[in-house]
Amino acid sequence: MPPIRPRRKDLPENRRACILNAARCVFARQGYSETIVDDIAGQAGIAKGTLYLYFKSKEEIYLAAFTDDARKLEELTRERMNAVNSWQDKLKAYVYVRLDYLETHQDFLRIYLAEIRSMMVRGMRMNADLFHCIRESEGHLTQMFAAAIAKKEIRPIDPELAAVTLSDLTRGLIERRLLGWSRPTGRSDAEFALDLLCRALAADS
Amino acid sequence: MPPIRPRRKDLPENRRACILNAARCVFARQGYSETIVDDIAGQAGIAKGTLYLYFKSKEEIYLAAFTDDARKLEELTRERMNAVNSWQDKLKAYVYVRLDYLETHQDFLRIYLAEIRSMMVRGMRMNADLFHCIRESEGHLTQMFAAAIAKKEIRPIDPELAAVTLSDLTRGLIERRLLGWSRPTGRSDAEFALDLLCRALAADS
Amino acid sequence: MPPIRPRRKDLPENRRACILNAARCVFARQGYSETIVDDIAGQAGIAKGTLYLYFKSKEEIYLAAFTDDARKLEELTRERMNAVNSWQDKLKAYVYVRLDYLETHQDFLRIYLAEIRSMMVRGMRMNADLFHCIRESEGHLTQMFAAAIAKKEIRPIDPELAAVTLSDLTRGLIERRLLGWSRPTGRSDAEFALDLLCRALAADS
Amino acid sequence: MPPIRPRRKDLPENRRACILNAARCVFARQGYSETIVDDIAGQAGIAKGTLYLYFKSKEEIYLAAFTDDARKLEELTRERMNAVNSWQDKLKAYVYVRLDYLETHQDFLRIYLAEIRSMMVRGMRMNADLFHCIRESEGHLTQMFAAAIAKKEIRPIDPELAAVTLSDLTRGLIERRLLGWSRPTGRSDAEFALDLLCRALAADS
DNA sequence: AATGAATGAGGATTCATTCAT
DNA sequence: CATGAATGAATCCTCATTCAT
Repeated sequence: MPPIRPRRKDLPENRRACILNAARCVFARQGYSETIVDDIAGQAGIAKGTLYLYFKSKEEIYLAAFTDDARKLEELTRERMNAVNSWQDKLKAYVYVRLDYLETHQDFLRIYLAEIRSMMVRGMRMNADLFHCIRESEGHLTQMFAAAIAKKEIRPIDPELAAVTLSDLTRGLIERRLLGWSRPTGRSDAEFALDLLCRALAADS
Repeated sequence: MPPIRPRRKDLPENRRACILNAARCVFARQGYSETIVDDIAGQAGIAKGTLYLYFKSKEEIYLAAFTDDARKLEELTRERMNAVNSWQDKLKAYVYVRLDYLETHQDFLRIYLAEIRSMMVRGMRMNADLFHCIRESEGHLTQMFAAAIAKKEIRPIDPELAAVTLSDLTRGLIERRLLGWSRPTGRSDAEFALDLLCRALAADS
Repeated sequence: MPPIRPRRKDLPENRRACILNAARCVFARQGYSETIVDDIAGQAGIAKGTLYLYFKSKEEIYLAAFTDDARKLEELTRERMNAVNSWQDKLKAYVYVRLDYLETHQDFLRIYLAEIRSMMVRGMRMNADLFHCIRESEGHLTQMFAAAIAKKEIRPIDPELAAVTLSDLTRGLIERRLLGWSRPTGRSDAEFALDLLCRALAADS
Repeated sequence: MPPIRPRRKDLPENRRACILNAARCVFARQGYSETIVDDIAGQAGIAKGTLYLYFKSKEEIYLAAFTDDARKLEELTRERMNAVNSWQDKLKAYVYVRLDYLETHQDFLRIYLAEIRSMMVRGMRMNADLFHCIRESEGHLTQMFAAAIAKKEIRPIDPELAAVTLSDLTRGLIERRLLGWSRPTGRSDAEFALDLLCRALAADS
């Protein structure tokens, strides 16, 4: 049996991921500006200089930490929405994939709500890739609503307005959970929002 | 006849307001961290040192600049909602008082969306006063919905959920206007949101 | 009699010069790379931050410290050479203006010999202004030799070669003084160099 | 038959020389401060850590890279000067051995002109060995001139002054070649300098 | 012997705040 | 009251050197 060598070489790939996790955690708590590079290093349990072996600036760490997860969420969303058929189920999938993601990627969503939206509101130049990733899911929703309208399953409303509305409601759900304001009853707020939309969009029977 | 020389100088009170306007403008554009005190002084047309005669620190300026407007919005909301009677009109008042405020106080709303929400999401300690001010309007909404439910004008849903939902939708409307994403058709997005809520909440007939 | 106010405001213009003197002193001793900004501040008796009120970077300080003096030397050279008539006297003026300058501007010449020539040898991009200033005096020499040749006062040699030769010899004189290698006998080395050139260049009689 | 595997690996001694060549090349281009250890390792085609198996520090590499060549030049000078008899030929040998060395050891001379002289001008503590090596050749020159004076082949001038003068002129020649300022005519500048000295030193006939 | 990942001291620059005028 | 020059703590990033593999 080989002696358990204390792997100094924590597999560089792992090391990179480890840094990103630490970064996400710190950025989520303190925001970009208030986070100093030592904080990230400290959280990751490595020396400051080591960070710069894997990333070339604080900003790159930030973007990587965020974009990695953003892409994963986008993929998940697509998958789960494609896995079901009715527009109601797709809509539900969109909401729940986000609420589920929240359980395991709180830091990511905290950064998203606390900073990325801010950047957009402030009209800051953003990584094009990142920007695309963020707007992608909304595009899906729009198409979904458009299809449902075409099939007369929902009223003839502007599909894009429907999409942003769902997006707004979902954001609210997530934000309240992050703030700890949600009722302990669990998913009732999500159900409320979904029910609301379904009622409001349903084709006049 | 009193030798009151007509002071060309701004009265101190005016001076304070003038600083806050400048601050709001700069903070809205650049955010708290990216704003340096010289920017504010420059925008206000006074010397940096003078700022410190009126405020204790950069942070105090920030909070004051924001809280001033937040209070005004809160008052306006209360007024306008009280001025009408039906729950639909009150709901409409809530939305439009905000969209109107946007026209004249863009900077304030930009800061609100870009930074104050961030602070909350990040769980930062906030001025209790400020916090109260922000949540106040939602309290009004809750009461309004509760009353309408009591009168069976709307379905028996959780009034607080209805309130946050309206809040979320309104935030979405504002954000898209700030981003310049709203359709040129003007208020159609607002009407869409209001119509949506009214349909969804209407008492089952 | 007014109390001697301790002039905090050491006349900004003076302050700038004071920084440059300090910088020259430190740069002369330690070279550009080995000099840290605190050294300059320390030598000037001010805080590090203050430097950045007058200059926007370490490099700018360096260039200013050097270029200021370089220009003065260039002017002095022109003046003194124009003040005399024979080529021998002009040649002498060129050498002595430099040796005299050494007395009051040792630091400048130390930087010149220790770093500026290095930059040139290493082919570094140089401030065009600075470069011009350095080569200017040699241009004068060339013209002077050309004129003397035209008048057959000296042998028909390449005037530019004569100019660089004088430049080389002068540099040697200065360098040895800075190194403390010159004989205590004073100007004999300069006289030697001048005599050498005059003999060698004199028209064959 | 001995199982001597033909070591493809460079013998350590070779490896050392290889590092020094790489170092000279990089130092010549970028100077000491601007050169980072990775540059040397990269140029030498080995890992950074390996450098430290052969040298204690960056500074040691620098000194070794320089001193090696300095010694070779010193030896060559002695050899070539001894190979001829007249003072004119010795003087010529001194100049040309340097110009020839330039062809194959440009890096060395670049470092010499760009940095070692700087160190001296700046009065830095230098490796005594190195210092000696640099001044050795001038010692030879002095002796040569002294001998020629004794034989009345040249005027009774200070032999040391003659030596430094030749040294200054030679340095100028080299510098201009490194700068690419020399005329394409090749050796004419060297001939000019040599002729100048010979004329000026020649015994008054 | 060779490697190259990890380290952390060191340095340039920024900027909120103070205070002498 | 108003000013703006001065300050120095704070922060990002670099790179010579070490050391486990």
